[in-house]
Amino acid sequence: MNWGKAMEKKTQKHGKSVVKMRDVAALANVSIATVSRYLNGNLDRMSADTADRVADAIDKLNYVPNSAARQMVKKSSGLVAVVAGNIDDFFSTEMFKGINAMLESKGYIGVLFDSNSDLDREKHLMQIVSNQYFDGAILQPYNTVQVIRETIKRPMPIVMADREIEQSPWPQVVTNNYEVARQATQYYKDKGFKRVIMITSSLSMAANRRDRYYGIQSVINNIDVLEVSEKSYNHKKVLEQLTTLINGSQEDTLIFALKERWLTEFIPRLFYMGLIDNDHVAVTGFSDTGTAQYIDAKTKLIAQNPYLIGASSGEIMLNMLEGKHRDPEKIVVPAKFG
Amino acid sequence: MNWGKAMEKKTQKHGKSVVKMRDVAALANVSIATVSRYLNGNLDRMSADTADRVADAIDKLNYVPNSAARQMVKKSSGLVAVVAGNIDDFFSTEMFKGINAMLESKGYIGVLFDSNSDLDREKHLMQIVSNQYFDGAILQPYNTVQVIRETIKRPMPIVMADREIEQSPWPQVVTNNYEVARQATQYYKDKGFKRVIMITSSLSMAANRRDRYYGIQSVINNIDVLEVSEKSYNHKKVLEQLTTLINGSQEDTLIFALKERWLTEFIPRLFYMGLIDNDHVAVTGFSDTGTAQYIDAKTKLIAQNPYLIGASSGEIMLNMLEGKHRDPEKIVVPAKFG
DNA sequence: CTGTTAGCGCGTTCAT
DNA sequence: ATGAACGCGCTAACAG
Repeated sequence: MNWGKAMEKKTQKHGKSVVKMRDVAALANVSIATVSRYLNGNLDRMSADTADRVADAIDKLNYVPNSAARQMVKKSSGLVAVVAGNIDDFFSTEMFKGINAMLESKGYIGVLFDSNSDLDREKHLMQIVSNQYFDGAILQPYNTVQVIRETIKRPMPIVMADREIEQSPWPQVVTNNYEVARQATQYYKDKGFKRVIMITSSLSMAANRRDRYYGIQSVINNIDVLEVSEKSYNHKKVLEQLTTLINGSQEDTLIFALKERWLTEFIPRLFYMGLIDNDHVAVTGFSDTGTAQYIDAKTKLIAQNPYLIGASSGEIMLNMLEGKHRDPEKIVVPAKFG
Repeated sequence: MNWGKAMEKKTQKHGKSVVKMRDVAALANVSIATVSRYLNGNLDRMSADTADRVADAIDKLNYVPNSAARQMVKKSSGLVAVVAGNIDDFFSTEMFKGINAMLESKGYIGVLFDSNSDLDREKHLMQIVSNQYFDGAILQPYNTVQVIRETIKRPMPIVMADREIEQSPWPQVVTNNYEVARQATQYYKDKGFKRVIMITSSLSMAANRRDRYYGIQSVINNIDVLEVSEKSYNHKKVLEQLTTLINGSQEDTLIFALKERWLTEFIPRLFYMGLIDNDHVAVTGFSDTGTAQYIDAKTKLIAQNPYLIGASSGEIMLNMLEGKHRDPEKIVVPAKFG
């Protein structure tokens, strides 16, 4: 029997490498403790010479530490899970960038999961996050507090981003949806607009959208709601509906898109068709990317600050990770109209 | 000295819970081996009764397995790292969705990292991916093969997505950038267009853009290139440049955007200004989200299929994970014009 | 400055 | 059908 290759232990499932700390130690003529110290930056606890030898050995053997083993004893992976609502949204991805900017300043790193606007999938992801070795989780969830509690069984630092929840047991970072919608609407009301056509996805889903609706309503309650399905819709039909709605009243009308996508997909055509004149018919809406601002120079929009929301969430997470326990406070990152 | 709380062992860095397999075993009156079997689905190796007792105990204690310990012995985490070029791009996020669709069918799960179009950051992320316990990595990299090799020291399955590289040691999944750009250009040439204004980010960055350029050039070589900075640019100035370029020639001109963003940000205005008539001045370009198709009914665009590219990458990864070693083949997922 | 050693929590033979 | 015991690779006392 050939024991040569057969005996070769594998440290990775894929690959031939076996090299572990003891190999490095052997080659460098030191104990594994010394190697460990070197790896963890305790260079003051060894002579420069040994350090060099260890470094050489590591390099020569192409040694890479086994993170699972390290995590098991350190009880930390340095990884923070971020579960976003839908990564196709600029809001989510930009928030993630903000989160990472903060986390990385302290050596942590965020990894992104995509719940794809699906309640069950989100729950599934939270389970995985709970089962894997993440030091914390930043959530932008659709599920309720109760479901989240039941799903994430392991005690771990949690921050809720972009979701306002009553009685949240975790800190949350949110936007002033109600206020800014109100402010924008007021601006147009002052200019004589008396009616709103609101374009939105299904209202039931997110509390955010509901807040925006209430914000508008608190100023102008003559609102026509046009619901468009996120998944699939007939572009032409929506345009017709919009046209009909616009022409259906003598009042000066404000078209209010709760999501940037509706702005970029429908509004340019309305401009082109001459239906929007900024005088009797104007447009506004939430616009995170800034793309929509180029539709027309006179259009004023609402810009959220997903990056800052992420950064704030990341900062709170860092505090929790470092044991400075914070209360489940609520931080409001205001959106801006103008 | 108070040994009460002080002696409490913690299994998580944050949280009071200590419950581990032996606790479950104790409560269920079985050995930890049995619990382990239960957890790993070896239900045929125990009586239904014991299984129930174990299940109860797990539930009662709210036990969650320590994934680090499990990974250490199983040499697998079930996690696949995806390093995307820029998650603000629909292409990247949609590709990620495609990847996950495949991976999840076999119980794996993809996690997303964002290199933010930054070479150094990408390298840093690859290091992390290499050091952490991921079963494989799907890369959409800007770095060269050599850098990647040096950075990811640990032998692990790797797939290159959306990046065409000569002599790649890893399988790759790409788009027919050259061909489809050529095809689109040909279409307009046949209609009498003799000149192209190409809008792009910096050409040097990605091979993809270069291929597109060559594709156009192979049909029409009268090309004016307008470079726009991804990070920041003056919208008004770009519009002026475009206007000047358009008016700078008597030839029928095709405006060709290498990226959807330039389509949605500049073209609607040009339409509105009457500069585009689809007759002497037409527009085309790469458009992944489909948003741009509503700019004008007559506009024909190029649609890539990031989801499918992701799915293919995921499938290849699965094969590699299951040991069916594939050659570093190249799969082409064609983009469509029309 | 450096080495020895006892765990970390779980999977897995090998017995029974 | 079930348990005892070893080992995965590394860190952190402790010892010297």
